[in-house]
Amino acid sequence: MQDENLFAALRGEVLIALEALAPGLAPDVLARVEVTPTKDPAHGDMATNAAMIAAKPASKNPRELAAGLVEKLSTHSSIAKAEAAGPGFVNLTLSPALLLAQIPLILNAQEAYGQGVSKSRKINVEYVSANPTGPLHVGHCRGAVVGDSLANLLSKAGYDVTKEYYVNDAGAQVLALARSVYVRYLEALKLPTEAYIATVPGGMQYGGGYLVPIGEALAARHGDKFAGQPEDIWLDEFRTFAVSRMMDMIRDDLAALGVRHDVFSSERALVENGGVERGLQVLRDKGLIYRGILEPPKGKKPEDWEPREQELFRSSDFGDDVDRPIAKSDGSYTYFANDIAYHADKVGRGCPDLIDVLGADHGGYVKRMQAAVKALSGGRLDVILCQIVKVMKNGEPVKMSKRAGTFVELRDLIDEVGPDAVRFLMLMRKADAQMDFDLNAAVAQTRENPVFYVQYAHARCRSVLRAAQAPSGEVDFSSLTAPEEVAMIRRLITWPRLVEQAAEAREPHRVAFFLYDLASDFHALWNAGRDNTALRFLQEDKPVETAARIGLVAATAIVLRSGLAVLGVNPVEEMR
RNA sequence: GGACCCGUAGCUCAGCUGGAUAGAGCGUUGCCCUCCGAAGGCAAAGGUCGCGCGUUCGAAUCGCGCCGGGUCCGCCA
Repeated sequence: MQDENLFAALRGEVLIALEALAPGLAPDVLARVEVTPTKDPAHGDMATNAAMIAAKPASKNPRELAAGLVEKLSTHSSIAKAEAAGPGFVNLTLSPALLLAQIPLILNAQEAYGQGVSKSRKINVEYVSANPTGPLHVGHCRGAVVGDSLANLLSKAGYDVTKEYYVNDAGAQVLALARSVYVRYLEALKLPTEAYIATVPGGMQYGGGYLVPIGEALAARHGDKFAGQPEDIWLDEFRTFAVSRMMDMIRDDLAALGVRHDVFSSERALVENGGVERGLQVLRDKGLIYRGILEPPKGKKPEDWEPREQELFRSSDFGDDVDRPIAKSDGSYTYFANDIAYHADKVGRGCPDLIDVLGADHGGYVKRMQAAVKALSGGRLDVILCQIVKVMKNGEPVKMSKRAGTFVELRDLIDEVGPDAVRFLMLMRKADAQMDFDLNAAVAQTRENPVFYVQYAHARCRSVLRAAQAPSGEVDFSSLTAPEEVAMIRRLITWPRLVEQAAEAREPHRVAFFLYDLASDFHALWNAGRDNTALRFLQEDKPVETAARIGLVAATAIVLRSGLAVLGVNPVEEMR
């Protein structure tokens, strides 16, 4: 039984026993058989639902089947006790030797413990993808953290992961950016700007001070040669320069959060090298694009609505509610068309599985994109929608007002509470649930701050290990029998399974909760030693017991560290 | 009008893809530092899992219908 994931290993044993009792069960029945940790230690270490799942298809009584499983599994060397319980559960108590053997296994594997076997499967996680028109604001934060940690988690689970950022540098937004930069350019030259601004359709859209140095840089480089010139002389150059500077700024913001993408894909490059046509051609070849007229949205009645023939994608064939336009009335492509092409490009790079991490305001966009991917490749697109984050201080929502200058930019938040707290707390909720981000809790040095609590547990581990002498030779772990010690081991062996399950569900927040529970177990173990000196880790005259406990503490530190690594949170050595 | 997300202790939230007596923190009450980090731990109290039907051995979890909160709904990205 070499599998790091003991639950998977035991599940294998259960299936063998089940096959002997009820031969020839269908694969989809067997797939529902699971071996899970028990909630109550009185139920042993693990439980399986095998008898209840198999009872009906095998035409047997679940309790009888459970009794049969107990008989077979009891003979297994790694199982100390098996018993039937409740409606047909089989509870398993592992042999102490097997349980204790997990400690040296963790110590040898170090942070690789819990690493899933390579799935030889590429997966692409796209996240952040904020428009390159300014610094990141707090609204981008959750997606950045969730996407980055999810990518780490998938990598931990054995996928070949690409972290990707889609740069929307082709649309009207970046043209507006270029025009705003032009105003700053004129200002840098001490030239009047009112006359120019009056000619811009939307006016000065990006008035933030962050564009001032960009305008100055362009003035320094080009002097006044673009002043008073028509757009077609300078627009392209200004756009390219500004986008490049914006992306530098965004990369800096992300770096401050510990987020680093492998690939930055340019929408403009895709458009200019014909990628949009290539992507759409795939759909045209399948007869999925046609000219038609959409019904008006029911009940809403836009006042300027009029029936119009346009190019549509047959997304309703793939689960969407209605077909979606790919071209605007002026003939240019919609954002959706470009995005179809972009996803086609990702698929074409050899990624069968795609994940987009988006803000909740893109919710209405999910079905059509999933339909497009299905149509393009038959592949799977998971969309993680991150709901709104409300920043709270002293029980009051913090106003996100540019004029008031409070907490607009992501950088403000990081400066206030630090990157570790931002990352951990963003993962203390499911992505699809709205959350309150409590600034007071984020900086608290108490249990109510999960980051602190987990880092403190790690610091305590390190504190013990610093005080201890490294044991030499084989360590005998059989002295670890106290309830708190056993609970600790039971938690540790859950880690490989948690990685697998959280990755499968695409739910990085589960790692944060696991770490919190793990830290809680460790603090309880620590305090058991405070109440009962015989349970302290370091025992002067008992080298065997001491070595065993040091091993347990070291294993705990390893799992804490590898979990924190998935979240991108720093495992601190001490908390002075 | 329609689509998607959410509704669990007074508050903020978990609940391992349908399992056993629904959990944690904060808040309330009571305990534990001559001793490896008390920045911690232990215990008590607190629940019609929004409401109602249904599916089945079994539902907080799945389906349908309501109620409440959020996001969105052709030529923005």
